[in-house]
Amino acid sequence: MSRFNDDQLEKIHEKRRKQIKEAALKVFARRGLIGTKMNMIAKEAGISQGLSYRYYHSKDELFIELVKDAMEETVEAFTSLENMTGSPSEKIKQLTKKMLDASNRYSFMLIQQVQISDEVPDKAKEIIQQYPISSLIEQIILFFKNGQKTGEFRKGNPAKLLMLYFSVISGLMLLPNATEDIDIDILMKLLCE
Amino acid sequence: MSRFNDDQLEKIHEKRRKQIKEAALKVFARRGLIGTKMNMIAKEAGISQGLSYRYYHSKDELFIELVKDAMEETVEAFTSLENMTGSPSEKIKQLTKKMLDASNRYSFMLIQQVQISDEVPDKAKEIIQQYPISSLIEQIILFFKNGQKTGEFRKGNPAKLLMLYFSVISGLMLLPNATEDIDIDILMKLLCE
DNA sequence: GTCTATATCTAGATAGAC
DNA sequence: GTCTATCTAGATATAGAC
Repeated sequence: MSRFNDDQLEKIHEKRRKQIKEAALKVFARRGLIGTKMNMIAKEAGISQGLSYRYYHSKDELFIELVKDAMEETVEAFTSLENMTGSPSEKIKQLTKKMLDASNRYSFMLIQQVQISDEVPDKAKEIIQQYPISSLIEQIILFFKNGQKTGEFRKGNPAKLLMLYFSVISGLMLLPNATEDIDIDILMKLLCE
Repeated sequence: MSRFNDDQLEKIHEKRRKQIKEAALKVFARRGLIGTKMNMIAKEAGISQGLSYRYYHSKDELFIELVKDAMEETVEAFTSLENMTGSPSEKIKQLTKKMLDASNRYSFMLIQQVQISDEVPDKAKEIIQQYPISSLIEQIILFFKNGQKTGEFRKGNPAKLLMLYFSVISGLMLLPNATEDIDIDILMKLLCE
């Protein structure tokens, strides 16, 4: 018989899951699914390797849960631009900042992993494909076109330009040292005249 | 007693090694060292998994040999610009093309792998560090400065600008679909006014 | 609820048959 | 010289003790 009642147990349980998730995201984002060993995650979380399996049945399950979270964040980051004030280029700059920012970066890196790698679970692939990057960019295309009218952005196919731009950002995220003190204004030259 | 004489054996041996290397580069570049299983390489090369070990004592050894080759190619690609004709921006454009080109890309990707990953053999890291990217860029800085004088390139710290530029290229190389039909002229806007 | 010990499974590497 | 079968190490996942 445990000393704790159901409510308290529930709380401990949730706390531990969060603790494991945070540790796992940190390691997965850097080392990928297969490059990450369960003992690395356990060590990062400060618990024993065996205990991880009381909270997640498998490495894959843990990975998939993280991908789910990360995708939600990503979608949120893109859609939040709609309600944002400021010029079109200011909006894109904000999004860029968010993507490259240390606190959000792990999530974006994880998404990248899934898009690039072949050895992630099918389930993870499916989650990403529900919101392909191209569909997220659709939302941005709308105000990007406005920016083109005012001459703020360069001429050309908006979808293609933005796809290139976000490929560049995505690529940079994968390079550990590249995002240290990046000059976002220069990156924006890809889009601006 | 073999039916072949030493010379013939030597030929077969070299042919096989090349065959294995080509297969391995293809797989390693895409999937990384740990993501690549020896049976994948064997399958790609059309031989049995066991046979690979008659030509390379270990997966690491094979990987290191490939890194060596790739690094030579990379250094060659950068240094060849000195003897090249054309304007500064034309030279950088050529180099960019070479890096993103399908035939050379595997080598550049492999170098990236080594720079990013933690689980490659120390030996591989050492090979790369003999010619760090920053030292390769040194050579380009010289004629980049000329380009700045003529107004061909934008103002600013040459090393930093070029570092960003090649980080962008490197990052794009890691994204499987990003390099399909990339507009290099737009990428050059990062450097040009 | 957490840990340590152990079973199982996968992949690198070797040995033996042809 | 090449293949198949096997050994072995390391990592995932489970079981049992506290």
